[in-house]
Amino acid sequence: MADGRGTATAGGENLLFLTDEQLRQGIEAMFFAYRGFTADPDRILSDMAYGRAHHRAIHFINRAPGTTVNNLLNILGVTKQSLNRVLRTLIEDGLVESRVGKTDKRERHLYLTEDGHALEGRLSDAQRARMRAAFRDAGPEAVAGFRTVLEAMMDTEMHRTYQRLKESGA
Amino acid sequence: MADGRGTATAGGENLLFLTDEQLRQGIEAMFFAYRGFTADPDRILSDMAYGRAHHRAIHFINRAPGTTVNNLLNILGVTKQSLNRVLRTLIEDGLVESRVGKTDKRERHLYLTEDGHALEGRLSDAQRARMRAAFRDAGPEAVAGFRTVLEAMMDTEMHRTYQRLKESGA
DNA sequence: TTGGAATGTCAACAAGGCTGACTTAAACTG
DNA sequence: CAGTTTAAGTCAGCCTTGTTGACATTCCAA
Repeated sequence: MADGRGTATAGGENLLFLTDEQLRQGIEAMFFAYRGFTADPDRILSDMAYGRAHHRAIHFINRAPGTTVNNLLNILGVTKQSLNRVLRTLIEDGLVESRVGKTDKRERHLYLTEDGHALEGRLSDAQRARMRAAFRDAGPEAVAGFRTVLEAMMDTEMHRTYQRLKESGA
Repeated sequence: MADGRGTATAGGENLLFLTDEQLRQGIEAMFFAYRGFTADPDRILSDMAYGRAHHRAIHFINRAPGTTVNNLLNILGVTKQSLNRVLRTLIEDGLVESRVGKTDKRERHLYLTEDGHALEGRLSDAQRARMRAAFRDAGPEAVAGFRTVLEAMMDTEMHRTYQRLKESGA
């Protein structure tokens, strides 16, 4: 049953790629690829007292400078207590700066310091290098397909929050 | 600079998709998509005393029944202490069965019990449903591209171990 | 102006990674 | 056959990163 071939639909549309086995292979591809995707930054971070959570925070602060803690919470999808711990160490270590909001003093706006940018660059370079290699190997058509599927797979809620932020923040 | 358009290469090959900004967008797409990818099983598991680690173990035991502990370690890329903790609870709860090897009695071969298959089905159904929806929305061409890019991004070492196992085990 | 909502912080706990040291049993090898 | 290697499991302890609960500060609207 796991190896069934499926059949073409009434409309003549080819749905062979929705076979149970094809879907399972997609799931496994996602698992192994995500491994590869995070491997390089993880290696860099393991030498310091940081982990993947710090990487994510640094990445999105770089992408949306001046964003608030609450915004970051929505993007990352973790509790504020969890994010706060990561943020606190980054601020203590001088990689992130937290400025009290001008109009609303409850808010804290987040920025990378010079050191923060330096680390962001190291992590980003490693990850982009692998992404670039994968994209080059696969070719433009495959990359377009890759993007299309990933977008259909996303948690749309969270992603939309991020899009909104980038537009308003930039 | 982050918004540069890039240029076609000397050979006329279109490398616009290797722009720094394109790569960053690919990285973020991967992050948000992986979130969506794990969201449904995570929700199911959070009601029990299990987590993502249990899901991974159950998934691969189902895919390669009779696999040994050592094989599973190589596929999952964790330490045996970490896997053992997960495996122990699954065996105690009667979801996984561990049989002493016939030719090599040092080995333990792992199988899902009836209950194990039941849980595997629930988790798998949820994850496949989302994957199916994404694949259907994106279409066959996009799915092919998706697979191509993911394969280029994988940790080839770990994936090759898995492929070898599936071939020999089946 | 006062009470509720929003924002961020502190404390404590759990899951699931990790290393290191060790035991048991079985298989291999000189 | 003796000694070594390999597979699996265990115990102890650590780290990161998720969780909930309690709390302080600030804003805003009734």
